[in-house]
Amino acid sequence: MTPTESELAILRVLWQQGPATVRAVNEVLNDPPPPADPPQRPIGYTTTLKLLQLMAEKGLVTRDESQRSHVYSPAVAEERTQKSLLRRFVDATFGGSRSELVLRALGDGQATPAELAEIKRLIEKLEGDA
Amino acid sequence: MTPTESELAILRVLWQQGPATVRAVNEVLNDPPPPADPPQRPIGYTTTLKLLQLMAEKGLVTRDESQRSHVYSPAVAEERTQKSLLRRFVDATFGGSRSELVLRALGDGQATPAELAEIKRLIEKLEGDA
DNA sequence: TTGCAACTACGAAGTATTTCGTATATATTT
DNA sequence: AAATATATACGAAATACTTCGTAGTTGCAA
Repeated sequence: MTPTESELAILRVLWQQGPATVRAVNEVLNDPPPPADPPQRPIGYTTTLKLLQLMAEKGLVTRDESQRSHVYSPAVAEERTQKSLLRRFVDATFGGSRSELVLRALGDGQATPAELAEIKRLIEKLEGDA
Repeated sequence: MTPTESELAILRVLWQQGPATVRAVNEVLNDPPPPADPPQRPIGYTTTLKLLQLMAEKGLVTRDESQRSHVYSPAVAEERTQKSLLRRFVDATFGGSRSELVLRALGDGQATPAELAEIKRLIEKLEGDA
C-alpha cells in the first residue's frame, strides 16, 4: 500500500520523530523544521486525525489506544516506501529510466560539491561490488 | 502549469512522436512501445479526447484545427516539465534532498554498469565545471 | 460539581482527476 | 443518396483525495 502525498507528509514526521500523538504530528506539520516551509494554510487538527485514522485502516500506521491520546507509529519502512514511490515516479516521468532521472536531478548545476562527492563514492562502491 | 499523471502520459507520447491526432495518441497509450506495459483496461477514445481538450485549455498542448482531425502538439518542454515534477517529488519524498533521491535510485543494486559509468561521467563533468 | 479543555469518531462537503455516454457534424463507402 | 464510419463537444458520473464541523466522551481545574 502506497501513501498519498498528505499521508506521506505524516509518515515523514513519524519516521523522524518516532511514535507520536495526533497533536504532536499536527504541530510538526504546521511548524516543520527548516528547510521545509510551513503550509500556506494551517492544517486543522481533525484533518490530521482523520488522515491518521484512514492510514491506520490502510495499514500504513499502527496505533496504541491504551492511553486516551492514541499513539501512532509508522507501519511501513521508510526505505521501502521511498523505493516504491520512486519506481512509480520514474515509470511515469522517465519511462522507467533511472539514469535519466539522475541526469535530471544532477544536471542543473545546483548540486553541491559535497553531494556530488557523496554520490560518486556510492557509484564507486557499487562498481566495486559488481 | 504542471501535468497530472494521465496528462503526463499523453505529453510523453507527444514528445516522442511529435504532433499527433487524438486517435494516434490514443493508440499509443493503449499499445505502448516496450518496455512500457499496456494499460489493464483500454483507455476510451473520448477519454483521450477530453484530456487533450482540457490540456489545451490549461496550455499544456496547442492544437491545429485546420483539419477535421485536430492535431495536438506539446506546448511545454520535456526537460522543464520533468524538472518541475522532480522538484515536487523530491520535496515530498526526500525532504528536498537530491542526493538521497539518487542514493535510493542507485542503491538497490539494479543499476547496470553502463548506467553507473554514464552517471559517473556526468558527475566528473559537473565537478570539472565548478 | 460544574465547567472548560482536549480527545476520538465519523459523516459529509469540497476539490481534483478520470472516464465515458450521447449529441451532433462531417467525411467516406456502397 | 443512404448508410456507415469517424470527428468534436460537452455534461456528468465515477473515483480519489482532502478538509472540516459536530457530536459525544473523558480528564482536569476552578
